[in-house]
Amino acid sequence: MPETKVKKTEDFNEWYNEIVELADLCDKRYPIKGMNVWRPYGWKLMTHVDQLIREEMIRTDHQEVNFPLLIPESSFKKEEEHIEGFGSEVYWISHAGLNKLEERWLLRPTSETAMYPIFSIWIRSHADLPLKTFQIVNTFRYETKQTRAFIRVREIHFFEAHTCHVDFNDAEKQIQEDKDIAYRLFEKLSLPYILSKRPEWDKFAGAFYTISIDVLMPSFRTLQLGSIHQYKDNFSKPYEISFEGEDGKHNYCHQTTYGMSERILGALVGIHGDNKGLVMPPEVAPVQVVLIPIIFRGEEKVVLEACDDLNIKLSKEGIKSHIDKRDITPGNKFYDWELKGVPLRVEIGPKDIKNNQVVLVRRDTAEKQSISNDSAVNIIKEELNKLSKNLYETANRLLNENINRVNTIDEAKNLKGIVELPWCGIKDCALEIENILDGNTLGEPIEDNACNNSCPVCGKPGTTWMRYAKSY
RNA sequence: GGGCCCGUAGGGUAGCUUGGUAUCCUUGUAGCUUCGGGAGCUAUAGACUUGAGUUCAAAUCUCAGCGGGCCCA
Repeated sequence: MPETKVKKTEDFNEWYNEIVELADLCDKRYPIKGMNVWRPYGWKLMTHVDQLIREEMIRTDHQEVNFPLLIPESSFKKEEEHIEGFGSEVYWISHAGLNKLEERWLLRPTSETAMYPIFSIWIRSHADLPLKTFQIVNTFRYETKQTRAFIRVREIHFFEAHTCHVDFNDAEKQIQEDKDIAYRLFEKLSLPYILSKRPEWDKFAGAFYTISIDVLMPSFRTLQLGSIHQYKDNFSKPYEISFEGEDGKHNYCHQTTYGMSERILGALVGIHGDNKGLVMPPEVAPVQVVLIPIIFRGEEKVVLEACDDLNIKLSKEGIKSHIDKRDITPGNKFYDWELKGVPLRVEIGPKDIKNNQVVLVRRDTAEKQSISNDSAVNIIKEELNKLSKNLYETANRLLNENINRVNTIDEAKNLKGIVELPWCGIKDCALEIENILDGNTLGEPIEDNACNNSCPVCGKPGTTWMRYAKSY
């Protein structure tokens, strides 16, 4: 069995780079650092993920919008913390044609400052609320650190939901809905994750609080896939997003945002992939079942007809199937589709036709079975579900085995992945631990975070648990 | 922010120390035979990251840019 040159378990980072190239996801040869070309297959996977997000947005009554890429400097500068947080990583446009611009424009690093001046116009009365919008666009951040396909890039394929509410409580309900969206979405992607409330010094620039969605990669580093922010009225005041209530009084909106990015694809590649290539959960796979005709001279027609039959049956059941009719040998096709991560492969040859059966192969386990033609569709459906569950369980094992709650720094030092230590609430204690463990704070667990044990740095009673990990 | 390494056809490489004709595999194209795990034969196409310097002569030596990878903070 040919496999990647670099094994996933031996050198995850190298393996990841190799897979991204081999599977035709992106082309890193574009001559600007961190700006990669989406190749057809990579883009197809990304748009499938986007579509799952869209479905969640539609289900929860969000409206899709599309704001301009360019933001005037004056709009950007209205919220002070926000500028501080993003100022050092924005791209500026200072010239247009032959003219120097009177006011500079910037490429959105995120769209608060593009949207909120307009929200201020849109929202007049309580009847306009809640306003629930989202867009899927590219954003730009001038990363100075090492870039990595899908994981750290300078042009980011980005999902952002922005909502406005009558008060804090209604915004809090939105946060709950956001958590529910995460639950449903990541289950479809077979990606187990954890939610952490970011510490004060690490929250989104301008937010009241930030909840991060992190997954654990097989390199034992965490990857932040998304964030949910409660803004309170931090942005609505400078951007003057206010409404007239039933009582005739004017109030500022309370806002939330929800952001996710192409990192989801990075996680799908990194977490589910193996030394033969990608393994895509059926919900994302553009092709869920690939049919490989095994052609012998003189028997082309029967074999292709049998493929067509099954293909039609599968389509009727809403299963995305594809017949690979390319003029290359079957073995070649096997490797190709394995690399692309297609969940199930069906082989149909003259022998099978005689026996009224087909050969079914699972991508995740490589299990091969002959199944009767009549029950093929049902078995395929079942196997797709099993595969999806198996991916989730494997990933969940990785996460659960590598998230540990301990009381001392010495214990934490010996652990890979994510550790939870008691925290007294003092910033310097957390930073000290970051230093010693050579990791970052992820934040406090959202649930079950009560802690009475003493802080391993200062010895004062802990108030919560704090998570630390090496992260991307 | 600091340091180290690298850049040769579409992909992977040899050559660089000691300057002189660029190696092999894969891929692409055309044709015939093939097809249950990367088929065979024949023909053919394709490269020294950019700029400056040293030199009779630079893929090779020096410097800078751009790009990539790694380590430390």
